[in-house]
Amino acid sequence: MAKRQARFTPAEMEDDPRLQDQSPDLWGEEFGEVARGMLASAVRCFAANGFHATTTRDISAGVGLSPAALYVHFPSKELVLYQIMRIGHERALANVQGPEVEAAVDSADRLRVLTRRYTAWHARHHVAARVCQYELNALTPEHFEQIRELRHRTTEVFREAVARGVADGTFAQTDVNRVVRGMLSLGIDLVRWYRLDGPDSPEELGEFYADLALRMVTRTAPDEQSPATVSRPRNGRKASSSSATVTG
Amino acid sequence: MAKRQARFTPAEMEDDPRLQDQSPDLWGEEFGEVARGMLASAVRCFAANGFHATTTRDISAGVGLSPAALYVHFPSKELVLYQIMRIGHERALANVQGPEVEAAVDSADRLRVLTRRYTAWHARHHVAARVCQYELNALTPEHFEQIRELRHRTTEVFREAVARGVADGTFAQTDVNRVVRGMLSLGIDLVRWYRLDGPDSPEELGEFYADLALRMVTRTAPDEQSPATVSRPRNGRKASSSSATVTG
DNA sequence: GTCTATAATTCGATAGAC
DNA sequence: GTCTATCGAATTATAGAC
Repeated sequence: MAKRQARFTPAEMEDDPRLQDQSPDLWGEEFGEVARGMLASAVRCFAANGFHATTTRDISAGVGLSPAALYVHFPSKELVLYQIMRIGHERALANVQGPEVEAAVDSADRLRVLTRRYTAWHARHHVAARVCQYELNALTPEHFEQIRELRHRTTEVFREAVARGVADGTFAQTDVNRVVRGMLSLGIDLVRWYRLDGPDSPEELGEFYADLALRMVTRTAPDEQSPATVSRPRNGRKASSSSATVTG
Repeated sequence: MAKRQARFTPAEMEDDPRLQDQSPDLWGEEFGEVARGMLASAVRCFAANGFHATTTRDISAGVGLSPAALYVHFPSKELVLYQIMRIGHERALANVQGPEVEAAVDSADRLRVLTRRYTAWHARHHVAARVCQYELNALTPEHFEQIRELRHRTTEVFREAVARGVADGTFAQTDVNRVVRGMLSLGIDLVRWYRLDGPDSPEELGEFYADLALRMVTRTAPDEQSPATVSRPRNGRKASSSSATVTG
């Protein structure tokens, strides 16, 4: 028996409030109307049950078409996932670039804007973002490498912002790589639990996490703070400046 | 064609440094030697390729046995996952309880110890912990609910520690639920990127993240800090004290 | 308890009509 | 571009010998 135990049927997914996000048309003009519907359906399916537990029948049923219809618009199920991943990561990267970010010249302002935008984007698009975070190793190695590059560029935006604040004295001395990991983790992990009908709007959560990010790097008056909270050089193994990650 | 595109074969997984953790025998005396080997093999497979992309052949091949041997020790593939999940979450909960934690009576010390232990545990057991975080919705609804309860109790340990520090004036006024979410996200998200052969030992990372957690709730001198980093009451929608999560 | 062999099912993808 | 029908492969789990 190769039974499939998908927990959500297409019908159940339709109105589940946990699967609502603000990505009605994240897919731009790049695809036709039917293909966009397929992508939207696939995002819901992948987010609810995972890539491998989703069948091509599930995806096409979500737009009211037969299983074969999918292959008119995409050559394979993996390529449907890849397009979701590519567009999601491209949009997330563009969201922490551009004039709204560049306008913040003060180091603290820059980090605040970055974290606010990064967090709010992941919250607004949390269903698509969840697929982007959870299904990376369902990609082919070639596609995985392309997505990794987009993720690396996003990380670099944060790394530069923090490093500049440390260099100009706005932020405390700290391990830049470690603290950037922590900031990104806030935005990445929210796709696991966030829901639009919960208590936090994307903007409110973005503001709150921006506060946390700034607190992570804020200079503190030495005797206002208990010793261990003051950043200090680490001993033990080598510094983490050359660390590489599994997923970029 | 129902082709399987697993990125890691059993042979490749054997020596991959990214799949090494300190869980040689996380499974206690509860299982026999062969069953423990099956669990260890399954953890590697699930972590590398995901539950649905792992076959029962992969798991049993990891201990040098035939596919049918698995069913002598476990009634189904899902129950292998459930045992991993149950033991992992039980151990993670026990790790933030017990005398070592109770010994820290000062609110700041308590939060520091909690975060250090939570982080270090996830780092030490990052391969098993990755399965625990990423494969939750491959469980049956009944098993999922049991794991959710264990996760809820772990969250409560943090919530109580933060709430007590706020109440006794050690920590700043803040949204307890939101800030606890942020702290847990640090420990949870590290299973995505952590590797034992990287620059951070579990203990070092635990210490660093404990610093970050304390900074999240530290009282700040009002004029040492830029305004937005000072915690303030939120407007907009209702407070998040009754928020529920998808995964607990 | 482990094996070989296979049953029962389901999947991704294609063929060919319209 | 969409459909029905189906192929070939691969899966979970079981049967029965040893």
